[in-house]
Amino acid sequence: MAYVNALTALADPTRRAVFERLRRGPASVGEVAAGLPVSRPAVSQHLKALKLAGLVDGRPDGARRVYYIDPNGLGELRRWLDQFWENALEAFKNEVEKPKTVKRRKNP
Amino acid sequence: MAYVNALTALADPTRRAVFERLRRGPASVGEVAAGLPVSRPAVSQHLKALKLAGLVDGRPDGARRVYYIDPNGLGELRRWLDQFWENALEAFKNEVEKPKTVKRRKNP
DNA sequence: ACATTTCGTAAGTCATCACTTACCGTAAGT
DNA sequence: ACTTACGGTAAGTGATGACTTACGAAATGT
Repeated sequence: MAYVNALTALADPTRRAVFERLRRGPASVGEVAAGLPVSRPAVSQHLKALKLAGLVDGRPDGARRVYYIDPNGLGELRRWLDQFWENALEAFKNEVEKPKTVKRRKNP
Repeated sequence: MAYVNALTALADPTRRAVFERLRRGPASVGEVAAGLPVSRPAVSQHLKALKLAGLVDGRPDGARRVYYIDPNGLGELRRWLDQFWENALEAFKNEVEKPKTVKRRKNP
């Protein structure tokens, strides 16, 4: 069920920007906030949501706190998506292969 | 950039329910709405968003309209996620392999 | 031609949530 | 001990968006 959190977390543009910033390596809250047009508390709240979704994790570094990407949440999301993917491909094939076979109402 | 639409589309619970309903095969708007606790227009609006994201498509069937899952949007989302995945794994390895190598402030 | 079914859109309402400022706790430097 | 730097949380505000009802358009059946 955690893929739901990951999905909703990554839906927000700012939160996605935070996540993509961390993709270039670990960073502190202030460092992340410095590259974004929002305040530092906003970033802190976003990181909390991302952590809850298993998308990031953080370790203390003195008074600072360094965050980095956690593959767990990403993995769950990937599995959910893959499971969907196979199903969708097969269903789509059935759809495009017989577009004329759909039930007609009159003049059969 | 279409993965953004797919992400925001799948973030909503009801819209995800619509999408997962279509996973069990094509269905009309009314059929989808019958299995959900929301009105038919709501489902129609959700299908519009899903279509815009490339996640579903629809074909007319008389007065009805049958919707089915479109792999395109799902594929874009998958690619974006995969591209993230490799990066995240490597970065995470670097993180957990040297947790003691982080810069200490005093008493080095 | 008329009634019925099915769907999409418009307009309005309500809740959710992203953001801000203010404040407090904690860690390190002097 | 005091000051400075860094983060997390609380409280309040504004905007986005998900839902409803009402209406109109298009296709089928009698």
